[in-house]
Amino acid sequence: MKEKVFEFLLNVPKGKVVTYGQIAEYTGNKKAARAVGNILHRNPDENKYPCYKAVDSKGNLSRNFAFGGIEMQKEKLESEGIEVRNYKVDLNTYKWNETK
DNA sequence: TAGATGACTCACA
DNA sequence: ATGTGAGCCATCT
Repeated sequence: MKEKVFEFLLNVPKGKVVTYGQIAEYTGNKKAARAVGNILHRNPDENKYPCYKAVDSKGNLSRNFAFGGIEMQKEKLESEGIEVRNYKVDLNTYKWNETK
């Protein structure tokens, strides 16, 4: 299951973000978003998996980011070319559709 | 091994 | 808008 999360994460193109629910849905359990968040929180390979691309349903950045705080996540997202407004991203624009 | 917690999300009052 | 309850999975204690 975690492997699916990581795979999904690696599949996320640069400049795009995904929601926990979306990842959970991909892994097979839409309601397992909690587990997804937990997996990313205890992210085994921070430098390998773009965990900062994971945002909540509202496009809000992670509530308790693991490294340096959400500010760092914001910076990273901006580095990807994503416009971050007050620790929030426009899902309508940046949320990635795997089928797309 | 079992119980509790958490980067979540949705629904209802 | 704010608060509570339910549902899943991985990790912690």
